[in-house]
Amino acid sequence: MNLKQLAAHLGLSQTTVSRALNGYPEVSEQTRKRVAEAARALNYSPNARAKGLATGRAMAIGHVIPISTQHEMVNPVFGDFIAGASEAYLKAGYDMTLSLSGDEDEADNYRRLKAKGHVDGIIVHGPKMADGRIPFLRGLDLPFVVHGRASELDIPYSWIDMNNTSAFKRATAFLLDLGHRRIALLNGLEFMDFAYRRRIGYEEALTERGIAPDPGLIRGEEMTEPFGYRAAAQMLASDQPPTAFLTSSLITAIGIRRAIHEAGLEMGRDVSVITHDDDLSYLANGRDMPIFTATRSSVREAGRLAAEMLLRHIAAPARDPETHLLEAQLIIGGSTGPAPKPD
Amino acid sequence: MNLKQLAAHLGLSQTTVSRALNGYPEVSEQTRKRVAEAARALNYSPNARAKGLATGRAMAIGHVIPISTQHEMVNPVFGDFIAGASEAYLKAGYDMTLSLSGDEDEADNYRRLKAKGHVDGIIVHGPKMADGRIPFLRGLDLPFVVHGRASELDIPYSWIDMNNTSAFKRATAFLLDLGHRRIALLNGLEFMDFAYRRRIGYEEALTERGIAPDPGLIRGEEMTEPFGYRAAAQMLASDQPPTAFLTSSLITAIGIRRAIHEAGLEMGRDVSVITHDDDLSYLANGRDMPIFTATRSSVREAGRLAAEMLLRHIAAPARDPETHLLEAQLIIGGSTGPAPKPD
DNA sequence: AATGTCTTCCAAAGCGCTTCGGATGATCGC
DNA sequence: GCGATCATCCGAAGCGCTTTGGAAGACATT
Repeated sequence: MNLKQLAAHLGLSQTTVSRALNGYPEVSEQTRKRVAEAARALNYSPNARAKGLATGRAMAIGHVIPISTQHEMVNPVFGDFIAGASEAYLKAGYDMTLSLSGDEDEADNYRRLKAKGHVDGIIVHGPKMADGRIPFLRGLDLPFVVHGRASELDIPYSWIDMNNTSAFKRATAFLLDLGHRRIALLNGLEFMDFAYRRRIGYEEALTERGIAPDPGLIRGEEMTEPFGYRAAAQMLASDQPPTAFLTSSLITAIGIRRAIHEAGLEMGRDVSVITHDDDLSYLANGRDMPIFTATRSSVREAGRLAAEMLLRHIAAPARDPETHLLEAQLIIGGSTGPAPKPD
Repeated sequence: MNLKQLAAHLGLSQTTVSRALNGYPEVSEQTRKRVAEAARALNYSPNARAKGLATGRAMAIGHVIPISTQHEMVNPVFGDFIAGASEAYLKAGYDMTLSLSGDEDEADNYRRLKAKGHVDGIIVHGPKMADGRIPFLRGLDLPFVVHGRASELDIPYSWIDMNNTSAFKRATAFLLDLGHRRIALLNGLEFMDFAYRRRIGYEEALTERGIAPDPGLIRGEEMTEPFGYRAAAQMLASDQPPTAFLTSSLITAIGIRRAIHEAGLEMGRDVSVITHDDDLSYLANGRDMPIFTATRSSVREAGRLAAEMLLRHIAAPARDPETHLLEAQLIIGGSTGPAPKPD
C-alpha cells in the first residue's frame, strides 16, 4: 500500500492525501478525516526512504562506535546510555542507528554516513583526549553531540559530560579526611578522556595535601572485574599496601572486593573502596544503604540529555554549541571507613 | 556531490557511472578505473535513501526492543549480542538500527517498520513464552531471526538459542552428585522463555533423583545484583537454608556471593554456586580457573550467528526456517564443592 | 556490401514521497 | 452581475539512484 494506491482508493490526488496526512491546512477537515481513516484501515504507512529522499531528513540519529574501541559497545554503560537516549528519540519519532565505523579510515566513515543521508545527527561515544572525530565532524555540517569531552581539543562543540575531575577530587579528599594516605587508583584506559580527568582530580587532591602520587598505585585498563581483582590483589600483597582504592567502575570495584576478601581483609574496615557509579540498572549499588561509597551520576540520564540536545540542534541548525556538565553526587556507603591504625 | 554531478564531471552518463561503480560488466575497464578514481577524489558516496528507493533494499537490520522489556537493552547481555551481530553486519555492509517499539500497539510497529522500508530483516530479542511478535512477523514477509525461542508456539520460524534446559539440568545434576539436596534457583523473570526452560531443566534433574522441587527455593526476577543478594540472604537465614544456588546470571551470582560472605560463610565450601555465564567481556569469569562454576555459552557468538543466519535469509528469501541450538559448556570453577555434612 | 555480433555507452522511466504553482468553484463586496 | 478572494484540490517536477531497452560504432562474417 503506497500513497498512489491510497489516493486512488480515495479518489483523491496524492498531493491532497499527503497533505491531509501531514497536517497541512489546505485540506478540509472532512477529507482529512476521511483520509486518516482510510490510511488506518488500509494499514498505510509512508515509506521512510521515499519520504527521506523528498524531504532530505532521515529521522534517524547515528551512534557511531569506532571499532577500535568496540568495547564501548559491550561496556554495560553503553546500554544504559542508549536506553536513555532512545526515550528522547521515541518521543520525537526518531530512529537510532548504530554504525560500527571500521578503523582503517574513520573520517571516511563519517563522510559516507553523511553522504549516504542515513542520519540527521550523530552522537559520539567514548572520546579520546585528542579525538580526531570532533574536528572532522565540525567540518561536515552534521549536528553532533559528544558524550564526554576531548581535553586536548580547544574548539567549540556540543557535549555533555560529568564533572570527572571534581568527582574524583572530592572522593580522594574524602578518603584523605578519613586518614588514608596510600590510596590506589584503578582507572579506565589512560587515553580515554574521562580516565584522564579522573586521574587529574585524584592527583590534585593528593598534592593539595602534600602527598606525591605514587605511580605504583595507579593503573589504567579496561574496566573489567578481573582487572580490579588482579590489580588489587597485587597491590595488597605488596610491601606497602594501599589502605584505600578509588576506581572508575562498579564492575572493577566488585573485583577489588573479591581481592580484599581473599586477602582475609574486610572492606570498609581494613580497606576502603570508593567507586564511580554510573547508576546502571543491572548493577544497582543500592539506594538507601549503598554497598560501595560512590560518586554517582546516571549515565542513562546523560543519554537522555544528550539526545535532547542533539534533537534541538537538528531543529535549529544555526544554534551555537551547547554544553552540559553534570555534577556527580558523593554517596556514602558501607565500603569506606577510617584508615586502620598502623600497628 | 551526487551521481549526476559526478557523471557530468566525467562527461559520462549516470547510467555508466552507476554501472562502473557497482561492478556491472557493460563498462570498459578503463572507464571503470577512471570513474572509481574520480569518485574517490571527489568524495562521492551514493545516497543510501535514493539507492534504497531504487533497489528496494535498505541494507539495514532492525533490532526491535519492546519497551515493556526495555531492560533487554540495559541488560549487559544485549551489548555483547549486538557486538557479535555487528561483526557480521560490518562484513556484509549492513547497518543496524535499534527501534524501541512502544508497547501500545506492538504489531503496528512492525507493520510500520516494514512499510517504512527501513530494514531488510529483524532480530527479535527476549522472546516470551507465547510471544505474539513471532506469528505476527511470519505474516509480514520480512525475514527475521529470534534470539531464543517461544516454547508455547508451535509454528516454524528461525531461531538461535542455547540449550537452556539441558544446561541447567546438567548443572543441577552436578550439584546433586556433590551431595547437595537443597538447591535454590535464582532465575530470570518467569515469562521469559529462557527462564522457563532453565527451570524445567532444574526441576527435571531434581525429580529424576526423587526430589520434589521446593517452591520456597525458586525465585524469578530481573537478574540484578541486589536480587541475588536479597534472595540469597533471605534463604540463607531461613530454617532450612539451601546448600547450593543455581542462578541465571553472573551478576546475580555476584549478589549471591555477597550474601554468602555476609552470612559468615564461604562460597565453595559452605555454600556452592553455579551460574550461567554469557561470557560477557566486561564480566569475565576467568578462563583458566573460573571464579564461579558455570554453564557457559558466548552470547556474542550467538549474536554473530544470528546475524549471519538473518543475512542468509535475506539473500535467499525462499529458504526454510533455520534453527541453531548451542550447547553450553559446564565449567568447573571455585564456587562449588561437596555438600557440607549436616552436624 | 550487407548482415550479424560485440562492446560500450546513453536516455528515460520508475522507486514513493513532498511541494510548487496553478486550476476550479464557491463566496463575497460593491 | 462582475471581478476579487478564499477554500480545496490537482498536475507535475524533483529528491538521487537503478535498470530497461535501445543506439552507435567497431569488427567479423558471408
